[in-house]
Order: sequence, then C-alpha cells, then structure tokens
Amino acid sequence: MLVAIENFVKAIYKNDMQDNNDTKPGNIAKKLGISNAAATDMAKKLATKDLLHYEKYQALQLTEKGTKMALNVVRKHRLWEALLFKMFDMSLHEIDREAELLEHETSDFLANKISEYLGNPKFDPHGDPIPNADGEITTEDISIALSQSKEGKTYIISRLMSDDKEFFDFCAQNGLKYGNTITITKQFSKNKMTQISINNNTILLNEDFTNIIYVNEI
Amino acid sequence: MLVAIENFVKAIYKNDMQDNNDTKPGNIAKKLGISNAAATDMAKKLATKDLLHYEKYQALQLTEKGTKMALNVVRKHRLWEALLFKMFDMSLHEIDREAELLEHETSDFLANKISEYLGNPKFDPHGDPIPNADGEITTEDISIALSQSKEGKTYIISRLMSDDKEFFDFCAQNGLKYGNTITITKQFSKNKMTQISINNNTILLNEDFTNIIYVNEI
DNA sequence: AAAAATATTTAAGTAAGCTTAAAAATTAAT
DNA sequence: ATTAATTTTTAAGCTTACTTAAATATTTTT
Repeated sequence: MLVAIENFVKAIYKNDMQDNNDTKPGNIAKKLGISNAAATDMAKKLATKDLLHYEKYQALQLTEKGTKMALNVVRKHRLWEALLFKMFDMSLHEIDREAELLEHETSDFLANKISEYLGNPKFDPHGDPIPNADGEITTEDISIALSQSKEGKTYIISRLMSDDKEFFDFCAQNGLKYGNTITITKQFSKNKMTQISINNNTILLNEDFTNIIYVNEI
Repeated sequence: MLVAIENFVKAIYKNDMQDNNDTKPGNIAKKLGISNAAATDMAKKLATKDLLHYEKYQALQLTEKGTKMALNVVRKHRLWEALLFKMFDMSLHEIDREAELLEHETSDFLANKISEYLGNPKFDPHGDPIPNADGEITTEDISIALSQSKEGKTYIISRLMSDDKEFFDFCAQNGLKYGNTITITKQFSKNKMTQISINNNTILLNEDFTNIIYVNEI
C-alpha cells in the first residue's frame, strides 16, 4: 500500500527532474512496470489524498505534500546508497538495488541516524543530491550533461544518472566515477559522440552515455 | 504478500522456540495482531505451499522449507540488530523496531555482507543466536532462565528475550546487559522473586523478568 | 483537416490479506 | 459427564493494487 504510493510519487518526481518526456500516466506506468489503467487509477486516488493534481488527459503534478513524500523517499534511498557504498564492497548497481527496497522500510529516525553517521552528506555515490530531513535540497546544481561539455575543457564527474547495471559496470571499468577528472578531447557534433580522456585513456561515448553522465567545470 | 508469509512462519518458529503455549492459529493470530480467521486461512494457504503442516484443530507445524524461511528471516533480523547496535546509538528496543521492518527487504546478498562486516557474529545484542547463511544455528544453548538460577552463584547474562520497550529501558538503567556479570543473592521460592547483585546494586526481580532474562554459568 | 496512430480513461474482474458473524469443535469447569 | 467457555473453522464481504478489453480522447501523420 504505502510502498505503491511512495513509488508512484517518486516516479513522478524523478520524471520531472531527469527526463524530458511529460509526466502522464503512461510514462509513469512504464517506469513502474504497471498498466496505464493502473496508473490512471492510482493518480485519481492520490489526488483525493492531496498528493497530486489530476485532470483528465493532463500531466500529473505533485502537490507540496506529494513532493515532500517523494523527497523523503529519495532521501532514504540516497542515504542507504551512501552507507552501503561506504561500508561494503558493493557496486553502484548493487547499492541501488538494495536501496530500492530498504527506502520504504526506513523510519525517519533511522534515516537521521544514518545521515548523522555519514556526516550529513550532500551527495550520494552517484553524485545525486541528498535532501535534508525537511525534504530540502540545499545544494545548487551547477553540473551539465557531458553532451553539453566543451571540447578541450577539463571537468569533474559529478553525477552518474542511471540505475542500469551495464552502464555502471562500464563506468567502473573505465574510471568514470564521481569526483574523477576528465578532459573532452573531441565533440563530434554530427553523430553526437564525445571523446574524452581519463587516466590517460581515450574513450568514445555516444549520446546514451553523455546524457546521463554529468560534470562540473573546474 | 511475502511479508505476511514471512511474519507468519517467523511467529510460528518463535512460538515453538520461546513460548510454551501451543502453536495454534489463535496464538499466532494474537502475536500478529490479526483475527483467528485470518490465521486459519493463512495456515491453510501455507500448507499448500509446503511451508507447514495443517490439520484441523491441530497445532501448526513448520515443514523443513518453512523452518528454513523462518530462520532466514530471523537471521536478517538479528544481523540488522547487531549492525544498528554497533554503528548507532540506539537502544535494544529501537534496533528491534527497525529490524522488524528491514528484515523483509534484505537480500541474502546484503545479509551476507552485513554478517561478514561484523565478523560473522554468533549472537545479536539480545544474546539471541544468529543462524548462518544455510539457516543453521551452530551454537549450543547452555543458558538458563534466571528463574532457574541457584542462590549464591554467579552468572553472565546471555540473553534478554523480549521485544518490550519498558523491559529494555529497565535493563539499560540497571546494567542488565548481554555479557555482564550478576550474582544471585536470594531466591524467594514462594513468591517466585529473585534478588540479584549487579555492579554493587541489589535488584529484586519478579517472575515476568526472570523468565526472559537468560544467563550462563561461569 | 481528415485519417491513422497512440494514449488515456472507463469498466469489469482478480488475488491477497484482511474483517465480522455465525457454526462447529475442542477444552475447561462444575 | 454434562454444561459452559473458549477456540477454531466456515462463510460472506471489504480494500488495495493490480489486470485486460473496450471506449474515448488526444496527438501525429499525411
């Protein structure tokens, strides 16, 4: 019950943040692996709980209450990722997989304990910001997608925005890790490829990758 | 779905282990806070899944498969307790409360990581044995209830078999903690009270307490 | 601006995990 | 050994979170 609701508002929140497709039931349904009909039903139900605004055929919009709930779940997810990553020898994909389950069964009390233990971190191991206990993200996001980076410049990897195992495995193998430095050796504007240099290795990345790897200017 | 089942087999397992009332639907229902009818229904359902043996009006009996499932959940519960107790400043009651939720959303993979990190502990902070990854409890239980202790003898506290907050608060206040040493200064056989000495303090305990505090001879 | 394709909504139905109330069996008390 | 009390079971019903299929609206293509 609560899990389904939490996952629903979280999916809306993430769709609004990260993806550029609009937040209609079908898109949320796809992310959650449920039917469009189920998503519409749930949307209507959550509207009665004041978690989102629903109007037929329109995009779903979280209310303040809904956003708070989403951020609370996101906070727990990212705190778990940070904790598991620090303590155990686990990959980015593995910590994501575990956090996906633990996030719904974590009290605010425990979340605060974890945060405190970690020194109230502002970012998780993917570089995603961790909302504070009040559901606020206090960091300013100055990162850009690698696809927007400028040839010749040097950047620091700030976010790996994915939950795909293969992507993370690739990143791990090639030193593409939160905090590492890379230089853009070439931008191929025609075919949207980006050539980077990292640890004296040259890697050619396609659009799929350069849209989910985020970097900060130095 | 899985959570309800896991809690059901766990309740049976614990009832068999700790309590001397028989394992009929009503007793399990009481523990889980559900109706007798619901417990009967669930028992029938789990019988079809080969998790327990069900015969009308008879006590419920876990199959080997059911026992394995129960032990797997118990393992995760106790590992979480051990981890939370070690890492954070949390009471026995608090770690129990959190572990009760986390236990159902923990992969075997993560459970093994936690166990490894803790050095594969054999006991949790209550002194309860932690089953290994194969669902086996390899330690021999040589502890006795405080109510069975002998006047004049000295013991080490080995288990605090409860999940009640008030009990734990009392224990914490009085140094009644796993591993601590106590001496039995007097056994009042008539009214079933036990007087103990701990840290140069004298405490009088009634039957409710002496039946759930376990000790080992030195 | 129609037609075609796609997405959303409505409607009807299902399974899980409960509930309450009444019937049947067991257990306890006299 | 009946009677009384308690427990277990059966039966019927509810809610949540889905499903599929059909109807309706929207969006895209031509």
